[in-house]
Amino acid sequence: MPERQSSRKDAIRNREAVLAAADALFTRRESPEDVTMADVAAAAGVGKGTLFRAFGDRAGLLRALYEARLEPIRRAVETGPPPLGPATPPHVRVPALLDAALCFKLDHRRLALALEEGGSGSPYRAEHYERWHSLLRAVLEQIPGLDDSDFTAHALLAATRADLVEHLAGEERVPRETMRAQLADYVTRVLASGPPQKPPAEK
Amino acid sequence: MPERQSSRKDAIRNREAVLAAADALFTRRESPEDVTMADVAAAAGVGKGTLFRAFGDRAGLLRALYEARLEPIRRAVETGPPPLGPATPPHVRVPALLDAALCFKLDHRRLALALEEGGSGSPYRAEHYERWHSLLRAVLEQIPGLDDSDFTAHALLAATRADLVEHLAGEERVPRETMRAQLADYVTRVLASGPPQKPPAEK
DNA sequence: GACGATACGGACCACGGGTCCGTTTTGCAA
DNA sequence: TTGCAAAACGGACCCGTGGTCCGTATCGTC
Repeated sequence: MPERQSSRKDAIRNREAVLAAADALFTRRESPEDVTMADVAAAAGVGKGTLFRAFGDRAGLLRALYEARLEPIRRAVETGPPPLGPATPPHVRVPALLDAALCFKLDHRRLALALEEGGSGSPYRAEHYERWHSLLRAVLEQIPGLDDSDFTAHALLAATRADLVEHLAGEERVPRETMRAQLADYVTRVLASGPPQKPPAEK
Repeated sequence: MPERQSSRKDAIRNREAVLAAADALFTRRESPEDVTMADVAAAAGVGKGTLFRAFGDRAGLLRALYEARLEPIRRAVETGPPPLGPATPPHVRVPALLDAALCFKLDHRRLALALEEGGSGSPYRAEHYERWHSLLRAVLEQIPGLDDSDFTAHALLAATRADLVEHLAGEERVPRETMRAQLADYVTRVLASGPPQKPPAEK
């Protein structure tokens, strides 16, 4: 588990270079699985040893890259203004969160794909999933009439799975805005049926 | 694409043996990825050549096994009695279909897992997914007030993804019946909000 | 029983992840 | 500035796995 910071500037520079190179490769190449660790090392102008020392293993590299790219959204969610931030009413924040997730996966298709399925072990063990899930769950909990917010959170997140997004955007050529609208619609429908009858105009 | 039938009895016997051995191994072993092709061959008492000739590649073996195990459900869906068969009213059949999918993945966790993520390329290219999706879509289409039945079908199926099921059943120790109830609930909620207001008591 | 066709099976290959260790760089301190 | 130990470098190397090849064994037919 070699994940602690180094103070040496060459180490830092190399880490940066690897991250950049990997990002470039993942967006460029068709499928995540044909970007090899040796490729990344070469593209970063670095030896394989360096790369593995810095990130542990392939999964570690993916995780680091993903986390880095996710950072802005994480901040927006944790301390930002509505509609993502904490000061948002639940029935608005839930669609916003899922939309953010969708957009992220649209913007980083290959990367999300690589991490979400290629990564040894299910995506559900990753702690970034844990974070999204427990947040979503907590927000759902505040919506009256929705029990099973745990399962519901899983199910909603499943609708933004990277490979589904990739399939729709890639194979089926569904445009970005269409997909966002469809997801928003779907989420609305799930939330709408809280207390069996209740027109949207209230509060 | 070596997939056509052979008339030679040793070939048939071996094919059977491989299928059985693979099934056994997948259910026994913890994770699908630590059952290797060599393992399967050995367990079936067969050479690797035989195995690859019969199924083409790993994905082919998985597909064949999955298809075989799925057969009963396929028949029940295509020509069986309600609630799975074609003579079922849509708002009953949809939950039934998803419940069947869930139960199948519960009964064949490792296998579904292996096929759904390990298989080269996304699960969304597999034609068995295509079948489930287009069927579900068609049924959804008959429910008034649901537009986007295409996306909705994807989203609902995503709630039964093998790795999610595995996570819930394995890590979280959610009991089978609980999970079924949660899914049923969720599906109901999605369907319920068709025409914005409509109490459940009608026809 | 013989013979062509078909299947068998394990040695063999390619390739990708991950390791090792002699060499180089860095930062500190004398 | 020079000395030096600690840290990082990098590419040769190892190993396991999917997949291939081809000489040999089996099948089924005449």
